[in-house]
Amino acid sequence: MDYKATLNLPKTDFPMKGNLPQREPEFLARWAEQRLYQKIQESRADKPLYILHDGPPYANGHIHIGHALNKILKDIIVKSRTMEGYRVPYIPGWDCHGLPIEHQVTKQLGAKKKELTSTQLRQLCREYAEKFYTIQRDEFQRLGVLGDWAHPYLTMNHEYEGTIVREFGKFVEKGGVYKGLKPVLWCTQDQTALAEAEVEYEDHVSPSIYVKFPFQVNPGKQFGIPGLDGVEKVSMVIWTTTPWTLPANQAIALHPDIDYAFVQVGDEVLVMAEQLVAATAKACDLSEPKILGLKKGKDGFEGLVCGRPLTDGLSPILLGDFVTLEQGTGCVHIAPGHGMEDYILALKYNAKAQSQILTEPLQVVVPVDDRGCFTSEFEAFAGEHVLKANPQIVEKLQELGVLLGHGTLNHSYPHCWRCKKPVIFRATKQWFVSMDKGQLRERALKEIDRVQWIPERGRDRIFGMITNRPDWCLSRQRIWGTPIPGFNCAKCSATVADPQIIAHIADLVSEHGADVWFERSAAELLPAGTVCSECGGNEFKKEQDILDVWFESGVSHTAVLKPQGEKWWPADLYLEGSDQHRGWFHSALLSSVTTDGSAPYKAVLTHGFVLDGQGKKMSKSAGNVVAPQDVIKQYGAEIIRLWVAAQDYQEDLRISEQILKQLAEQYRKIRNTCRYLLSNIYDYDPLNPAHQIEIDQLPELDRWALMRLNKLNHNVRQGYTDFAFRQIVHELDYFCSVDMSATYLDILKDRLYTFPKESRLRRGSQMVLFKIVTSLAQLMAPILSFTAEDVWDVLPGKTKEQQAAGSVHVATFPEVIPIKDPEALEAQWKELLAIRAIVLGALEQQRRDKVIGSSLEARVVLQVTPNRHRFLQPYEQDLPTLFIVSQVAVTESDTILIEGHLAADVTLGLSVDVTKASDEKCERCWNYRPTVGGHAEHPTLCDRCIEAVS
RNA sequence: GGGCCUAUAGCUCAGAUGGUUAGAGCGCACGCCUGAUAAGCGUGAGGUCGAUAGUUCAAUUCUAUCUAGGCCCA
Repeated sequence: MDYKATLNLPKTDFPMKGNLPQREPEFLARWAEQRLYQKIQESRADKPLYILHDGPPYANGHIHIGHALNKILKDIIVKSRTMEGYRVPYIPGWDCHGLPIEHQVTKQLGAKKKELTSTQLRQLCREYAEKFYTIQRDEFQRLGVLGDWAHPYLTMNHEYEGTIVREFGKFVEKGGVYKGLKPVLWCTQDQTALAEAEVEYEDHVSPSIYVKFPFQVNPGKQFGIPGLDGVEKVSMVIWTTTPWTLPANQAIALHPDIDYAFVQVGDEVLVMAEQLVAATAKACDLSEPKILGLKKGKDGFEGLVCGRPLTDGLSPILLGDFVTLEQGTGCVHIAPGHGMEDYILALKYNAKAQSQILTEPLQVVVPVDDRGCFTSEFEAFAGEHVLKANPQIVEKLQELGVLLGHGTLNHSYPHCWRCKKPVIFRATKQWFVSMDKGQLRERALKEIDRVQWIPERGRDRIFGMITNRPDWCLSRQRIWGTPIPGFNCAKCSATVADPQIIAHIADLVSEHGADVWFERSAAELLPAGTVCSECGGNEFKKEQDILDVWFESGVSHTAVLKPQGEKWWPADLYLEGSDQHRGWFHSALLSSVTTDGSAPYKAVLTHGFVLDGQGKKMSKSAGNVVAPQDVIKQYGAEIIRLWVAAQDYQEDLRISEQILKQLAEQYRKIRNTCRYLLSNIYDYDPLNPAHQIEIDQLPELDRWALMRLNKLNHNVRQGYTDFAFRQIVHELDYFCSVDMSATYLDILKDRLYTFPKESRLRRGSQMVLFKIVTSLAQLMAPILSFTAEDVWDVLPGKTKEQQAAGSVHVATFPEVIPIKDPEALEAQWKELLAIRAIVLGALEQQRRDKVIGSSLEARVVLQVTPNRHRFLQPYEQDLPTLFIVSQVAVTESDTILIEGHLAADVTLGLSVDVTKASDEKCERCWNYRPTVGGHAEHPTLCDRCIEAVS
C-alpha cells in the first residue's frame, strides 16, 4: 500500500520564486484598474488625517536610486500609517521651473534661440518638464508607490504659479523685501548673469600683481615692534589677479590666526604673511628683506586703515577665515562688488556696526557696466573694458609707486558656457528678503525648536544655517520661472512692489499662467489708474527677473495643503534627503514663518545619500552607478523596497551587487516561509466553525507560536511608528527563519502530515498557521507591497469584507491575539528551546559518527537535576516531538557531569546522550515506535498511523 | 578651509551611564534529510569594534588628533 498517499502533505500553487520583474507590473495594472489609492482613501474617509507632504523632485531626467529611496520611504510611511487606521492621502509633486531645464532647452536650440520669444521658450521648457514629470511618475509608480498620481502638484500649474506670486505679495506686505546689490557671475559678451552651472572652468592667463596699501599713520605704537616706529613708509602688501577690481577696493582682509611679518626692505616696511615672505620677495625681486617682528592677524590689525591705490578713501583691515597661504601675501584685497567672499565679509562687518571697527559702512562699489566697461565712477578708464584695461592699470600703479611686483599666472578661470569668453564677478541689483527686518531669523529659529527633527542632529544643522545665512536673494535673471511681480516707474525709476498690485497680478497668473507676465505690457498688467507714489508718473516698466525656485517649492505647503482643508496644515511630516536642510526645509520654514508665523511641518525626517558598495559617491565617470531601472529588471522593485527598509537610511546608504544578492536571499526566505504556511492550510477554512479551536485549548507549542506572532506584531508596528524600518526587516527575518522555519514549522511537520485530517490538533495548528500567514502579509505590506498582495490573494476563506477590499493595502494591521499569561509561556519556552539546542548539538555529534542520519532515528537520554525534572515532567510526552526524535528518556540525577556525555549544561541542569532508536521505523510517519508490526493488516505501521489510515 | 555626520564579522544591522568569552540574521564551510526539494534542518569557522595618543584600576564605549567617506557651505 502507498501510505504516502494517506499523508496530508503540503500543497500550494503559490510559487517558490517571486518572478518579480514579470509579476509586479501585473499587480500594478490591477491596482490601477481597481483604483486602489482612491479605494483606500474612501475606506478611511472618517479617520484622523496624517499628512506626509511630498517634496517635489526636479522634473529633469529619469529617476535615480536616491529618488527611489525617498519615494519608497514615503510609501512605507503612508501605507503603514494607513494600516494603523489613519487617513493618509499622498499627493506627489514636481518642481518644474528653473535653470537646469531652461539650460537644457537652450542648449538643444543652439542658435535658434535668438528667434524665439520668451513665451515660446517658456513653452518649450514647459513641454520639457511635462515630458520628464510623466516619465518620473511612471517610474515612481513602478516602484509600487501608491498616491494620487492622476492629480499631482506641479509648480508650473497656473494655480500654483498664482500662489507663488500671491505668497511673494505677502512677503512684500510683511515688509522684508528690498532691492540691493549682490555680486553674480556676469558675462560681458552676452550681458547676462550666469549661474554657477553655466560657467565652464578653463585655463586663463591673468596678471599677477603685488600692490602696496600704505598705512596713513605709522602703526609702530600699535604693535611695539622694534625698529618700526621711525620708518617713514609702512604698507600692507596685497596680491591679486584682477587689477581691474582695485578701483572697487573697500578693505584688506587678514586671517586672524596667521602670523604676519613686518619686513624691512630698504627704507620701507612691508607687511605680509610670514610664510609667504620668501615667495613674495622672489616674485617682487626684493633685496635683503629683514623681518623686524611678527603679529597674528587678530593681534591689533583689525580696524587699522590704509590708503587705497587708485581711489580716494581709506581701506580698513578686517579679519576673515577664508584667507589662505596658498598664494599671494596672506593679505587679501576686498572688493565687495566683485567677489562673493568680499561681499559676505562686507555684510558681516556692516552688520556689526556697533563694534566700532568701521567708521563708516563698506560700500558695494561697482564702477563697471553691463558690457564690462568702467563707468564714470572710475573716470580715468571710463568706457574701457575691464579685462583690456588691466595692463594700463598695472602701469598706473607703477606710476603711483605702489606696484611692488608683477607677473602673470596661468590658472583655471570661469568662462561663459555659451560664448566661451571669460566672465567677471559683478554686483547687480537683486531682490532680497531681509532675515532680520521683522525678526524673520529670530522667529524661524524659535520655530525650529517646536519641530521634531529626526534624527535630532537635523535640528543643529538647520539651526546653524538659519543663524548664519545672509539675506535671501529671491531674484534670478532667467526666463523659465515665476516672474517677480514688480515694476519700475519709467520716469523716476522708483521700484513699485505693492501688495495690492501683486494680488491683482496673482489673480491674472492663476487664471492665465505666468506667461501672462511675458505676453502683456506693464500697462495691461497693472490695475487701471496706477500711478507712481514717488513722482506720480503713470508709465511703468516690468521687472525682468524671476523668483528663486526655492521660493516656489518653499510655498508648496500653501499651494498644496491649505486648499485641501484646514486640517491639512501644518503637515505632520516632511521627509527628504539631508541636503534639504539647506533647501526645501529651509525655504519652506522661512516662507511659512513669514506668512503664517509658524513652521509648516510638525516633524522632519531626513535620509542619507546612496553610495556604492565601498561607500563612495556614485558617478558616471567612476562607473559605479546603480540604476533603479536595472535593479527592477534583474530583481524587481520589491528588492529595492526591501533594501530601503533594511538599511540605516538616516546615515548614508550603500548599494552593490552583493547587497542586492543578500536581500534577494532574505526575500526568498520570507517568501518561502509564507509559501510553506500556505501549503499547509490548503484544506483549512477559517470560516468553518469546525476548524476553529479555542486559543486556550491549543497545545502550548501553538500558543507559543501565537505569542511569538503577537510579539512580532507589536515590534513591527512599533518599528513603523518609530520609522525604524530595519528593525522590522530583522524582526520579519528572524521570525521566519528562527521562530517559524527552524522551530515551529519543523516541529509541526509530524502533526500536520501524519495526523488525521480533521484531528483537533491538526486543525488547531492550521488555525495558527492561517493567523500567522495572514498577519505576515499585513505586517510586511508597507514594505513588501507586492508579495504581501500575492499572499493575500491566495488566503483561504476570505470574509466578504476582505473580498470586497480586494487588497491587503486596504486592510489594517492584525489584532493582538489574546493569550493567557504570555510572560510565563515565553519564559517557559525559552528554557525548553535552550534545552532543545543542547539536544540538537548532541544529535549532530552522533550524525558525525554515523550513528544516526535523520534525527528520527535517534533516542535521546536526558539526565537532569531534580529541579529540571520537575520542570520537564509536564512536557515529557511532548519532548520527542519537540526534539524531532523518536524516543526520549529522562532520568534524574543529583549531579550533572560534563565528562562522559555527548553534551551537558550545568546551568540548565542536564546532560544529553543519544543512541540509535530502538524498535522499528514506521513506514508512514518514520518514527521508531514499539507498536510497529502490531497490526496484521498494516505490519509496517505504528499504532498512531493505523488509526490515521483507517 | 568651515558646519553637521559616519566608521562593530564577507554583507546588513544589534550592543554597552566605560567592567567577564562583543551578539543576530544572512552568506561561507562541513554534514543531514529527500514528505517545503532550484527547498528544509543541524554544526562550525569568521571580529586587534577605522588608526594613533590621552584620561582611567579598566576604553570598542569618554577626549584629542589623524585616515577614509558623505551632505551642506565657501
